[in-house]
Amino acid sequence: MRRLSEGVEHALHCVTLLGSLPDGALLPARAMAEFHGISETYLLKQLQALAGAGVVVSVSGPRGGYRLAKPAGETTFLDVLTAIDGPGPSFRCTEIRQRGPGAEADPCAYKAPCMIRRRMLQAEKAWRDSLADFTVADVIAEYRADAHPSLKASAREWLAPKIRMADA
Amino acid sequence: MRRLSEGVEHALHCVTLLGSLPDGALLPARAMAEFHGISETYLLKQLQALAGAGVVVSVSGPRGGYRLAKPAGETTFLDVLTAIDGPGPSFRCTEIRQRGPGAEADPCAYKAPCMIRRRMLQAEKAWRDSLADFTVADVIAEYRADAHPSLKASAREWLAPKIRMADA
DNA sequence: GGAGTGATACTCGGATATCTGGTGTCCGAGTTTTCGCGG
DNA sequence: CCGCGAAAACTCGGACACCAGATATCCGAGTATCACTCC
Repeated sequence: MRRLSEGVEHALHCVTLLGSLPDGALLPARAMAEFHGISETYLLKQLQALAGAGVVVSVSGPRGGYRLAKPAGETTFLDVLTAIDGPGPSFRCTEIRQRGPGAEADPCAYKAPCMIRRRMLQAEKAWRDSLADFTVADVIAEYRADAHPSLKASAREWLAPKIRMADA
Repeated sequence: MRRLSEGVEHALHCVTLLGSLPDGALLPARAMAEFHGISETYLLKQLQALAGAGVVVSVSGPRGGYRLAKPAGETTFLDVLTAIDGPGPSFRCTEIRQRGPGAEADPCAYKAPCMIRRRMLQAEKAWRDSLADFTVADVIAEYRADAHPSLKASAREWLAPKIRMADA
C-alpha cells in the first residue's frame, strides 16, 4: 500500500491524548500541537476532519477546544483512519479488463466481478477488521501500565494548566 | 489508507495474464498494454519494478518479452504489491511522542515501543497475510471457471499471435 | 454595588500557496533477425 | 549454393517532464471573557 498520510499519525496521537483526559475536559488544538511538536495549523486540518466525521466535537471561543465525541472504549482506530483518509476503498478497480480488444464483447459477459478487485477488497477488509478491534481505550490502558512513571507525571503536569473543564 | 497506486492494478492484471500463458511463453510489454488498453511506456515502469523484485523475468531483443519467474501457484499478491509499492511499512512512526515538552525526558524512558505504531503495524500485517494467501494461480483458476466462454475464446485468439515460445 | 454593553481576546472553520511523489513520456543499450556479399 | 558479416528492427532499461494530492499556511466567523459605563 502506498505510504500512509502523516496526518494519520497526528490524528491518532491526538485522539489518544484526548481520551486520556478526565471526562468532559476540553483541550485546544494549540496545546496538542505543542505537546507533540507539530504544526498547529496543519493539525487543525486533521481535527476538522475528525470533527466532521463525528469522532471528536469542537467547541469554539475562549475555554474552547476538542474532546472525544464517544467514550474512548467506543472510538476505534478505524474511525480515525476513515475520518482522515476517507471512507472509500484504497484499491480502485478501473475495469481495465474491459478495455483494449475486449471492449467489443457483450457487456453482460462482464457480469461477474473482477477477481483481482475481489481479492484486494478482501485483504483490505482484513486490515479494516483489525483496525476496528483497536480502541483508543486499549492504547491508553497499555500506556498507563507500561510507560515510565516520570514520563506520565511530567506529561500530566504539562497538560494540567491547558485543560479546560466543561461547565457541568 | 491512502489511495493505492494505479500501477498496482496494472501489475496485477499483467502478472495474471502472464500466468495464464503456456509454460515458457513470453509476452512483450506492448501486447500487455494493448490488451488492457493502458499506456505501454508507463507499464514498462511497473514491469521493471517487478523484474527487479524477481517476480517476472525479462528477455531483451526480438522474440523477447516477459514471463513469470516462478510458477503461478507460488506468486502471491503480496509479491506484486511489495515490488510496486516498496517493502517498507505504509505507516511510519515519526516518534512525535518524543518531541515537544517530552523531549527533555530521559531517552531510556522511551524504551517501550510506541503503542500506536505497534497497532498500526499489526493491522498492516493482517493485510499482508491476507495478500500472501492469494496466488496468481487462484485468480486464473477462478477466471477459467467463471468467465464467459466467448470471452475466454476471443482473448485466447487475440493473444495467440503475440505469444513467443521459448527455444526449448 | 450591580447590571448592561461594548470591545477584546481566544477558539475553530474554510480557502489558499507550496512541494513531494505518482503519472506519463522519451531516448539509449542490448540482442536477435535478416539481408547482402563474397567464396 | 553456402558461409560470413554488417545493418536493421525490435525488445527492455534508465533518465527526464508533468500533475494530483498531501503538506503547510493564512485570514475570516463565532463566542466567552473582561473592562467600562451607567443606573
